Amino acid sequence: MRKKPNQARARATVTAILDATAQLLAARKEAEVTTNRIAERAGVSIGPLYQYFDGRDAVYYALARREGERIAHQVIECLHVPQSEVRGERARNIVRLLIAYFSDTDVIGRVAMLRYLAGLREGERDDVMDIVSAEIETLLNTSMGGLGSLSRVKSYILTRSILNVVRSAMMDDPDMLKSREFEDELVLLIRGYLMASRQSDA
Amino acid sequence: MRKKPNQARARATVTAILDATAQLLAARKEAEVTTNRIAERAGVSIGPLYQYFDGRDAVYYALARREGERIAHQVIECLHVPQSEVRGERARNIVRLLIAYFSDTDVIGRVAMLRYLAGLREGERDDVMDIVSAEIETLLNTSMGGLGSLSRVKSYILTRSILNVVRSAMMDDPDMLKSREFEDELVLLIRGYLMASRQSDA
DNA sequence: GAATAATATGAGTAATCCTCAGTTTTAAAA
DNA sequence: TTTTAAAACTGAGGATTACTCATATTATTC
Repeated sequence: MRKKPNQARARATVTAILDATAQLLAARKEAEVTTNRIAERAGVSIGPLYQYFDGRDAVYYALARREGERIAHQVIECLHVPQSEVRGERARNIVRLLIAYFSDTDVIGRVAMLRYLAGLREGERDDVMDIVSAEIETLLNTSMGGLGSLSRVKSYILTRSILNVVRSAMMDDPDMLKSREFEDELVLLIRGYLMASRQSDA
Repeated sequence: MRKKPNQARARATVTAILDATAQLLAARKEAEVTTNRIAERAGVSIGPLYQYFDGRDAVYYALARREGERIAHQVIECLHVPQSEVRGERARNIVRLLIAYFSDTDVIGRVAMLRYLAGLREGERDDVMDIVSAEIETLLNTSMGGLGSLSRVKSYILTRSILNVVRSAMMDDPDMLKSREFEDELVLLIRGYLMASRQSDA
């Protein structure tokens, strides 16, 4: 972001720009979404858009980041439910959450989200996902006995593989994404990896 | 692709455009890669570019597709090595192949590849990856006893999870990508999933 | 070798991005 | 409350880029 919005009005402008972008991306093709149109729909002129963002792609990225934070918090919430209550179904709950989220393609700025997950912006680290990874790490390391500890690499692979498979399926085959089999297989992927990790430790 | 190149000269033009795009994407920032520059470097005028491609993004997509086919063939080759010769190291070989490929960021048009894997183009199916998935399916179903059969969903999850994790790591943390631990963990992800699949069948 | 089809040229137009000089709004100081 | 300064906004317009199309060139067919 080029300049930080300090006053309330400015923060509202930034929000309006992101909202407008999401609406346009849901309704129109990507090529038809222009910076001028975004500004128009946001109810501001083109100036502020370039005051707060480096360009159209930066707006996409910021939008997706906002979405990413939202879903990340939901996942973390899932993780904090005491294990005793869900008895081995925690993995399934998270998988369901992600599938539900990505099934609802119109709500999010689809293209924006894709760019974000694809990490298209050069030279920027993605700390939203890092937060989720870290949460998973600590959680599995401390509160769960018997599953072995999770290194940074392990939690990275765990989070990204699930997230990316769901994302891919959204693009390639939305029907498969919503199928029960797909859900089951993702749960299997998680459990298989965790079990294999435990075995290789011993 | 808008129009098929029939004559040899036309095919050479298409190739030149893709090569030029790859070179430019490796050397410059994405924003600096314009259609006119691509055409100039390819040694043709701007006309043919729009004769064969729908626009800049279509060129990116075609380039990435060409790369995708190349790596797919390498993976398939790996798969066809008789299992007896590699004795359980087949998964590792494929993982190594992908890591090596994505470590070499300058050779491919990085951005192009990302767009492709992210499935950014609307309404187009990705049959290159489907081919690899299908190969894995038949191979594991026929020649490998004891590992259980692989459904379409299973092979989809297997291929995409590995590929996408490697791709993500390329963007997020190239050093981790090249680490031995990362390689080991990916192998573990594959084996864990296959083992869990076998158990759940029984 | 004439006729036809396929390709290539590149100046020009339309569309988009983005800047910046000037105006309005908000917050802080007097 | 007025004054002052900083922050935010406006929007016309310059700069850039995407893309078209009338014309010219090269290849193929009969």
